[in-house]
Amino acid sequence: MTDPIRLRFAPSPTGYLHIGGARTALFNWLFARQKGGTFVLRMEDTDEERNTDAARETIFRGLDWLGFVPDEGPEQGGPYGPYSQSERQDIYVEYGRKLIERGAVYPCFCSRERLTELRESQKESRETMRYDRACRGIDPAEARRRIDGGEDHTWRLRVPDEGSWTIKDLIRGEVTVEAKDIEDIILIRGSGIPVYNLAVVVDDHLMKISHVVRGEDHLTNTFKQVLVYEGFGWKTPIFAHLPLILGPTGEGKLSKRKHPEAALELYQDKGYPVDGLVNWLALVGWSFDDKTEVMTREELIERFSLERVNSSGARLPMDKLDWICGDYIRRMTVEEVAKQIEPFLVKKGWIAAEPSDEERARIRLLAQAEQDRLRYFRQIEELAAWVFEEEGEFEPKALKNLNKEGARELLAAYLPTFLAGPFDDPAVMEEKARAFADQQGQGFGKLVHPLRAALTRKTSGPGLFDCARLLGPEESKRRIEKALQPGEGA
RNA sequence: GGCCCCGUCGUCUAGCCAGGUCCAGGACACAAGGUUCUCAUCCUUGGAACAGGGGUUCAAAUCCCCUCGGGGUCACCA
Repeated sequence: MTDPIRLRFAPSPTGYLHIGGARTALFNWLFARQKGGTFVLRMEDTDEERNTDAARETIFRGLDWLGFVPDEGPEQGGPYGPYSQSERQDIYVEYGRKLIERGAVYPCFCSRERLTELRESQKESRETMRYDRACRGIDPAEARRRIDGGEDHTWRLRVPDEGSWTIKDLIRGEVTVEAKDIEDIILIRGSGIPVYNLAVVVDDHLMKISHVVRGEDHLTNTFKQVLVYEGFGWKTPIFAHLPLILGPTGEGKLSKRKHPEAALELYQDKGYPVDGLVNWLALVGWSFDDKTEVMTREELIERFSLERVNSSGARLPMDKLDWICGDYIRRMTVEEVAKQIEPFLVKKGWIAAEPSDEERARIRLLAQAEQDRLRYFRQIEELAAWVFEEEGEFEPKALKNLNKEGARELLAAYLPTFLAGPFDDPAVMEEKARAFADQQGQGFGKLVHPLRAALTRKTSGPGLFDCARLLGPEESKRRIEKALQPGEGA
């Protein structure tokens, strides 16, 4: 009988949800779903200085958006709660006491000042920076006396003098560290409140976490925690340390401070289709095989494996995000695209918050027209400005097309044919336009380029007669007549 | 600096554990061409990498060692 599979994502609510955190959550979630296990969310919010309710909320909502809804967590509760560390202090104190009883920790009376000095001098003499274990040799009876006398003290992990520890990391294989390279870290503060490395172990154990999947930045912590597990006499979970996501130039890890793309909010705001984003994120540090890249969530769940996560850090391939999301958008129905672009159009004030039927029809046409140009939905703001803004700057190249020799004359001659429509059938309009150009002995391009300039002020965009349909007969007419005036747009 | 991790096209990666089928595959990006009223889509084609050096071996991207490079971590923070 094997233990149930239980994964956890344990962010600190110190800011927005980091994209690397989102990927950690994704891998945890994927693994849990695949194994029919449980996905737990635990807030590591014991640092009052840095934690905010807003950040907490951002994490909840970010996870919702991504669709990684926890089975157990602060919002959904569960049998091993509470799920916020700030509400578990009593538990940590209780377990800290157990560690003292078991003799796994020893009291340290060193002042912060002495510790600081120690570090400085070690730094100067370029020694390994580590606690010198000065208090480790204090006679227990004397220690007892000093504690009873009210002397300030912390409790440190008693790291064995000899030996080494090896963890079997699912991603990295075996990683070994020698006893001499592990510090006697403080586990219980002067205040009596245990520190992170104790809390995590207690939580993971009490919450029956089977696999700890987290960033590589925790790899060195892991050994300290392994010793804490030993101190309690508990079995360790299985570990897997994910490669870090690096900054755009590969220098250092992606940080919230320096890189806007570190924030999940950026992606939400730009309106990337969430399934595309998830697909892309899964591909940063993991691959299924040598060619498959586009996968649904179900396929991701089915195919994911920690063994295939690679161990080297990676930068975010932003071009690939655009490409993969463009692909997702292209495969959506027009209705879905329309639904997704609507909020952006409303925000721009281009359509009413409660669009009329006419407006809805127009949104749908727009969605249809721009679908294969979109890579994220907010892009509709730049792509569709020409539709909703009656006046605006001409693209220089568009203006040139309009000012070409004979362009305005041809346009003027064509206007009656154009106005005859039918505006609801671009194919027919095009046919008629071609016939007209033929009749005039002109190439189709001679007509089409100035017309596009007049209608859209641009040189690129949807099919010209789709543009005309989008604008409608009246607005189209107005724009052409305006463009016909010499010097217009100059 | 100590310890730990990592090092394949510009980027994300496959291949490495179980050496030969790899003069290294895919994708994105880029370039060229085709389709087209433009852009985008779509199709075709192209350039582009095993960090370096030693070994082991008939044979090394794959195994071993060294060097170099990058990253992480060294708080009474999490």
